[in-house]
Amino acid sequence: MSELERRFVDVIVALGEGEVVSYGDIAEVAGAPGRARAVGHLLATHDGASGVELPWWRVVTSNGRLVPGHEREQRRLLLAEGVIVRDGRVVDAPAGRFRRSPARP
DNA sequence: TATATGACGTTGC
DNA sequence: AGCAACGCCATAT
Repeated sequence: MSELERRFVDVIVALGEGEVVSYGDIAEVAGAPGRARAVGHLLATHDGASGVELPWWRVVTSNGRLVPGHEREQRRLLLAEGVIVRDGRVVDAPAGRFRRSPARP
């Protein structure tokens, strides 16, 4: 696992309940802005065999879209944490990038 | 080496 | 709103 991937993992495991962020946010916080795709690749290939379990369901696309192919599961997990999901999209979350009352463009 | 593909993102039309 | 064009990283073939 590369150093960059380790930093991604650090950021992801630090996510708390109801904290929903995007791939780009993770890359940016990890100090690698623009590397959102690498984050996606990491989550897609990470099987947990290394011992670290990642809260993948707290990661969505930049516009709040749920992960294609895992929408059912992700929606269930997010709702259990108080995140409002409507029509396959995060519209409101207790914390993170899609939190309740931040900047409202 | 080169091309294609995928849990992505931004910009512009 | 929908779509195409790039840009991006990591694997697969």
